[in-house]
Amino acid sequence: MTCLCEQMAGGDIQLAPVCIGNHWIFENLDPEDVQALSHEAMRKKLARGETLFFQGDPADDMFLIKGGRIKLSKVLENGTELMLDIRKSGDFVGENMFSEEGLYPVSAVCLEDTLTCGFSRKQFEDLVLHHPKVGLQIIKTLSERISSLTDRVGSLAVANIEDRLYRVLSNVAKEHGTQSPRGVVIQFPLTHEDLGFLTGAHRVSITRAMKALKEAGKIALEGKQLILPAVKTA
Amino acid sequence: MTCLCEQMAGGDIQLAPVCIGNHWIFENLDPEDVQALSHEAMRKKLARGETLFFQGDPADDMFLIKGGRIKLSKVLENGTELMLDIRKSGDFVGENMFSEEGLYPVSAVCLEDTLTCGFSRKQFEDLVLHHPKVGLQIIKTLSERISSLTDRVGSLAVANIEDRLYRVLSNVAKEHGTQSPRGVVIQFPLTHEDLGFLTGAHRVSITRAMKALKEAGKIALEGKQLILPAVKTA
DNA sequence: GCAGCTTTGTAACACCTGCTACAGAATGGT
DNA sequence: ACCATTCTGTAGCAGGTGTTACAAAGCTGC
Repeated sequence: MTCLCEQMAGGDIQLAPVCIGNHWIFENLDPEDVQALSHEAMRKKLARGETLFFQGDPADDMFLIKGGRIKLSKVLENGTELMLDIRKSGDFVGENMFSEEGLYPVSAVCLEDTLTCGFSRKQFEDLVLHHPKVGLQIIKTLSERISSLTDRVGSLAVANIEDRLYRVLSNVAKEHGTQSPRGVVIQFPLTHEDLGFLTGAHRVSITRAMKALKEAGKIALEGKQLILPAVKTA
Repeated sequence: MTCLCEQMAGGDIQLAPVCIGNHWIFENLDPEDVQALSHEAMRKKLARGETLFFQGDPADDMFLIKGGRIKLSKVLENGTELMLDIRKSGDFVGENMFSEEGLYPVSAVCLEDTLTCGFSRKQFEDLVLHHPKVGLQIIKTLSERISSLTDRVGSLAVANIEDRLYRVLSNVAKEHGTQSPRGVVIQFPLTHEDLGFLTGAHRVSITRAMKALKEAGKIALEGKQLILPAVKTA
């Protein structure tokens, strides 16, 4: 399938095999609907470090990630930064556009060069009204998100930093890792500071905890790649 | 409107003014659909302390709370208990029945005598397929849930227990409190242990933090009722 | 009213974590 | 290759929190 996305990506971004035409959320759509959606979708290409939207911006769009990786983070009242999630190709970001609040509660920053397809709330609402099955798929997506957030809340409640870090790493590995003979490998770099934002812990404490996890054999470092022997991809 | 619920409540449970017939999520339904839904809904009456479903049970139903209050809590691997949310009349519980996982990630325990209407996943799916607008409403509900969970994650990431506790209390007050001249009043009892589960902190630390908050004038205690002067109901 | 339970309050202590500071390693751009 | 910047590792100290223990207060049922 040739797609506008592929033209825009320009070779340097590795595209996911999913696009509007074959993303599971849009299955059961007629070809002409796909055509229309594809035509309307606002594509954006962002470099690593660029921001798709800021916490507090009006939440009017939801984005499908065609390629790349995006982190969702939030600055709390006391000034500390917290990373809520990392999304990858094929995932949506901005699913809170349906909520009453009307503002994104988090910022979306690209961890890699990224290509997104944006859809407005109105587009989605029309789509759901004409294709109830798409509604069900979105419901499923949101439900999935709720499950993972519930899990995230659990992670942050673990008092011990070492355990908390390991939980976070396991989740990242399950979501983003690739299976290898020695365990799951996390392919992209996460600095100790990043991990600090993910766990809600101080950078130095992460360094300490990483050392402990290594010595306990729960994680291994091979070059830049982090390996979790006891984890399996989802 | 007379409703089966009212017959079942039997006077000792104060019912919310919402039921299937007039809950916002079902608006735009034809009378016969409402009739059918109302007929199919599985009603349950539970006493304080009883459990609607356990963490790990197959998540096949979603419940509308007609009267009472339900806490959602979760036991982590290390054995600590964590309370994720408190739901009240008019709220749904079990919204994760739509997710892949298939199991409730939390337990639902009644904080008061409670009456619920249960709907199966199939009922809801059929409903959405025939009434896309209901699909949109559910999407909105789930989105709301995502927002509040995002907020919850933020709360747990606050390092300082005093601040964390105040955040939690504010949220509870906004969700469940009633406005009074001196501030928002939380009407139902929450023991320090409960607050410990909500904040992920030790019981004794809660006692310490409560003392500090009282002395700082951020909360006040009148009999059993907790008052937050600086908060307004949602 | 009394007994038994739950809840709250207080104290002392150990330990984990945050914080600050600094040095070496690694990275990235020119 | 070089410099600037970012990242990682280590150390010491202060402070907050978990932990344990115990006593007082409050509630419930008999």
